[in-house]
Amino acid sequence: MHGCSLCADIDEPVWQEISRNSRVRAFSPGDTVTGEAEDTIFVGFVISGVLRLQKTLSDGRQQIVGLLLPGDMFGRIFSRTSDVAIEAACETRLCQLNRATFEALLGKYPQLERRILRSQLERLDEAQNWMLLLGCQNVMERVATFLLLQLDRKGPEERHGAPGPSIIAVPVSRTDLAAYLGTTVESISRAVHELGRKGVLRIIDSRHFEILDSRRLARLSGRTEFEHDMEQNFRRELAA
Amino acid sequence: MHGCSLCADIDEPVWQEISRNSRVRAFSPGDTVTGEAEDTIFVGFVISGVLRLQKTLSDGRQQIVGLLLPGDMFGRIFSRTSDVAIEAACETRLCQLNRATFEALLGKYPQLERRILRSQLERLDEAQNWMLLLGCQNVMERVATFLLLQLDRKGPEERHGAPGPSIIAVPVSRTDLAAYLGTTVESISRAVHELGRKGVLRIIDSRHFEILDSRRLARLSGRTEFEHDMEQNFRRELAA
DNA sequence: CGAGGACTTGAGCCAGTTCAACTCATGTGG
DNA sequence: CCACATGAGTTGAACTGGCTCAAGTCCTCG
Repeated sequence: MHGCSLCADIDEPVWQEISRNSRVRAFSPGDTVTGEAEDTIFVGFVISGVLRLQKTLSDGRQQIVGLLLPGDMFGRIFSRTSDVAIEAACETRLCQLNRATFEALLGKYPQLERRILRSQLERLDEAQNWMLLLGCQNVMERVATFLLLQLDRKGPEERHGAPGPSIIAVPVSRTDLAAYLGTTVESISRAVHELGRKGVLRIIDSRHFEILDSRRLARLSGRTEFEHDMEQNFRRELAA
Repeated sequence: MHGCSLCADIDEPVWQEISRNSRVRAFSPGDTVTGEAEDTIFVGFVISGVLRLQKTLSDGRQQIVGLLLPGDMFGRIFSRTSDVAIEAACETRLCQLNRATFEALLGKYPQLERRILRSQLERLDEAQNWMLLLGCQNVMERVATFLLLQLDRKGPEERHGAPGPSIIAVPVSRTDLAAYLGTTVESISRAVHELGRKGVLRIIDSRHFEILDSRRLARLSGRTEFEHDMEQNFRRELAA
């Protein structure tokens, strides 16, 4: 769903009409784009940077329910409030347009509405995936799953060619990662360093890792899907 | 989103065309409607009973990522597989139709597609809500949140009239509830009986509770939204 | 160079899981 | 109609993964 998912696949005239009605805005780390329980006036797309979608309990505990990367859409359409706060996780540039304007465009271009429906369906899949992670997996499995998802994200292009050095760039701080994985910075730190000790990965710095043994990582994740994937990759490498 | 959400709001001719292409099928508790990672051939609506959407880890741990009640739609459109299994949680009757047929109807009736988009957006909201529950809340808070959601579900009709006796019917077994709340049957049992001891609710039987103190329950849930709601209800009762 | 923030590491503690025993309701077959 | 098996739910007791708290290190920036 990432990598300019929405921009692609949309006809030029539609895209131009979106551009005409939008403006680019910049946000610094921690800036609020939309507050929780606040009216959604704008929708838009991430140009560069990372947005975090988060929800808060009455005593301040927070859960990140999604990270938006360049190309992803943000903002709740057809509803005034969505009960998620949107904040910049780093220096971020957005293309923003009026919600009502965008909803009107949806009615005008069925192709656009179809595209939005598809992307929402993918978001729901991701959310359900994350429920499995939060509800069933222990910290090590959560970290392993997250790393494999990051690997998958840059995957498609590189996967077809040589496997090459699998270097992961974590797009957010440890604090945000903890809120995303439903755990603490300390537990994540311990898990990552244990993976380093075991030789599953090499720690370049706190935000960059080189995956040395993706099969082992897949087994540690407890996720059937990754275990199958990595097994296939392994066979392919052996054959080559 | 429940209570024949999709059936309502759809024009008669569209509804007739759906009916013409669908058939009713019955499932017994534990029956599989669609397996995990299995091709989605059918989509449809729940007529009566309860469906559970669940995901499984390689060692068998399961998370229920959604419960579908009468009126809810099931089946992943625009994608062959969705990686969630759909099973009957009790005696359940479905109205089922071919996925391709339904997708064709979506193109033919923009009104229907709009309706589906809206319902998917609501599902995503629910999913994000559940991520907060699974990621941040302790067992007592999860149980309280679940009970309040059940109360809300039957709420709208009764809320406007007299508050009346607030009796909750839990639609699933303890085992399913545990898999939904990301905990164990034992922990749920302890939480419910503690609520009974505290006088927050009266246990009628293991699936029926009468809520005696919804304000207290709201405070125990840690959810700002419920705390506000219940506070308002309380004031309204005092005024009356 | 000093302050502050991000990350790591260690140690103790506790919520919730696990395991096991029990109750209770339901259904089945002799 | 009763004996018995079966499954769902409850309760108790022990164990433990991960949280909390505290003390570091390291890096960045004014």
